[in-house]
Amino acid sequence: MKTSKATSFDIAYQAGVSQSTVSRALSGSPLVSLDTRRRVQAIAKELNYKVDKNASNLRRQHSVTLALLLFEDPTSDDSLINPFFLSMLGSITRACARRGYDLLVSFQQFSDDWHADYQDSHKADGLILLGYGDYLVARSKLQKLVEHDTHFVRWGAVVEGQPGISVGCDNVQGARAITEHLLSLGRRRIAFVGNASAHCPEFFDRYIGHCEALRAAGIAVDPLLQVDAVDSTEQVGDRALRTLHARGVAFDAVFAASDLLAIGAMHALGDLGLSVPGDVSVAGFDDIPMASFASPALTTVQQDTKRAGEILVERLLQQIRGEAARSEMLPAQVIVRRSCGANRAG
Amino acid sequence: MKTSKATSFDIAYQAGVSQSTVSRALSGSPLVSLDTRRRVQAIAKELNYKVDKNASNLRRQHSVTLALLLFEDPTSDDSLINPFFLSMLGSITRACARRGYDLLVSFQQFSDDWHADYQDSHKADGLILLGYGDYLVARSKLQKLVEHDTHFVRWGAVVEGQPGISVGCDNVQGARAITEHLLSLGRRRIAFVGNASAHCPEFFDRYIGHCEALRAAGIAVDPLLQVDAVDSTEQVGDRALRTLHARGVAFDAVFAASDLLAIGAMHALGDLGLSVPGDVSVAGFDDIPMASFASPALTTVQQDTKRAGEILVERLLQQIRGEAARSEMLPAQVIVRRSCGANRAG
DNA sequence: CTGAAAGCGCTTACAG
DNA sequence: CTGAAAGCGCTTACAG
Repeated sequence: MKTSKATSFDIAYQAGVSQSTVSRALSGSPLVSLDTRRRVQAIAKELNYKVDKNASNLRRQHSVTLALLLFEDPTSDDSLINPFFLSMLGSITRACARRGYDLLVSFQQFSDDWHADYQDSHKADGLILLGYGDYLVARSKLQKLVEHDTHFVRWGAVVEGQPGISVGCDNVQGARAITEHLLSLGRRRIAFVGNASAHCPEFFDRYIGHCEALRAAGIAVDPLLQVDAVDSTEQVGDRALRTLHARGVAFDAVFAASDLLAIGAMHALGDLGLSVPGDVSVAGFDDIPMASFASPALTTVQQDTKRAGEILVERLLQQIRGEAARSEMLPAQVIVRRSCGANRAG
Repeated sequence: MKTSKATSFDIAYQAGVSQSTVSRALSGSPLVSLDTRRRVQAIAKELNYKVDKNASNLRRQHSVTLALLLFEDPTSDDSLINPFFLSMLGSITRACARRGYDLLVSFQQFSDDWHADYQDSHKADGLILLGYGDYLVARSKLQKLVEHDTHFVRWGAVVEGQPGISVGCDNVQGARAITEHLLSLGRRRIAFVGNASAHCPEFFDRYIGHCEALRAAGIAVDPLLQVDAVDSTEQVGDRALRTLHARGVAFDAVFAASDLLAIGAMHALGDLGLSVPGDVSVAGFDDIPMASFASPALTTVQQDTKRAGEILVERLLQQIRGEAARSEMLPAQVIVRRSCGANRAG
């Protein structure tokens, strides 16, 4: 019974029509009579026929799939994925599914020679780039992508004049808002955990927003209150806080550039005998699922990953269709929980 | 300059050989002189040539990609993915990459008519099924997959006589071990949070292991200490614990069938004014990243997701190669942290 | 509305 | 070791 696999010729034969007609009937072409279409569809279903994607793609010269390239910090543990990117992955997968696109997922190291490979081999019609990493290093690769006419979108800081298009949240605004919140709680010595250099434009923007809020409140920015943290992990956050503590500067709040860093920082504070939020308020950025289950629950800046996934896919599809697409910044929202001392339920 | 896209004919022309030779040279066929191969490779590189996957796949009749189908509880929030499956996803992606396979990722609802679609359309050579859900419902679909000669592996309980092959952790052994740990700490009234029915064979197996350990210690199983929890989320765990508490039965420990449930249970215990581990020991299952950052850090049963991903992919590839593949159970390991009262560092 | 035919870009017997 | 040729299973002008 189970012969190899039905082709459009098999169903054409059974339906008593030509193979072209089968193809048209199944692809929803209007050039087919309703009667023929129904007959063809019935037989196709009975034979469990599925259009061969490889043949179809080859002929149409596109693949109806998008590739998601996840860049991870090479230093991070092999099994770890940043929970924030994971939820982006979920949202992107869904956005693709809604549009009938398949999603190829691949982990990349920033050092790899990944540019254009997917599109040139017709595995995917376009690329979605996700992940932290040294922006200055990545930039030249992005440039190459543009030169090769590769369709791509990138999640990250929206920086002036960068190659290709990016979608990211408004880091400056989000950071400003959370620092204002800390300020409104009476905090004055607010430490910032996260790199503040052009290598990490997202963290840098958060630092800028933070400083803006301070200055607007008439508070001078103290460089001693900024601690570098390249990687976004609990371990790094923990260590950063110990570095800060070792400096001997006074601080009554910590704004960490990511939730993972913030959770690590809370951990260190506990070890150091400081209570959160009694002695020190702590705020993060991202609103990963873990944030609400940290102890105390973490006040943070929420990035709308659901919306982000939608827009990333939409912008990429625009490019694929040959339309003009532009970078876009999404608003971020402060989520108040217990870790800063306020009590409005999260 | 930027003409459309180089084909093997373009590079054949430049190299002064036939297109067949180009194909052979690039695919590593031994039927090509070293000299020719080098010349072809150089030109291919210069032209940024990539073999067209669609053409290649069509011809070879396979796609060198695997599809990962993620099933989620339809009740769960749209943006949520169980962190345990997320880490499986990471491990599977890497296992595929190591073998040169691409990975198509797709979310499915259990209600969807997903069987065989990917393989029949030649999008993928085989399927990896991941996710909880009603096993009894899924079973008939698995049966269909088998009938359609679809290659697939499934992560989950390894149950006797099930259709297809499965890879899962030894839930009975893991549960037995963690209950023994609780017992060794002097706990006697240990509640179990999680469904105990054939609909959820993984949770059921954990319940069985739990009961085995109790009986071995001469303790009768009290049905009042088991609380249903179908979904694996913090919310459900929280609610389950309140249900348990409302029953008015005494308990000095909680073994939750997943970390998410356990974290939710700890949350509820806190609200109820019970201290962990002072009044109640709490243990989970999975060892998701969040477990070590819960407060107190969660004692749990670790599933080796890295190994699991490897084996899942390997078993699937065996089937694709036409070799016999069999189900397999991986050992689970107790990770002791603070939530049960013991102090051996985790 | 339908059919015959070309062709998408490869891989792989087949013949040398 | 190399080339000419067939063919993978579709889609889509082209002609009716």
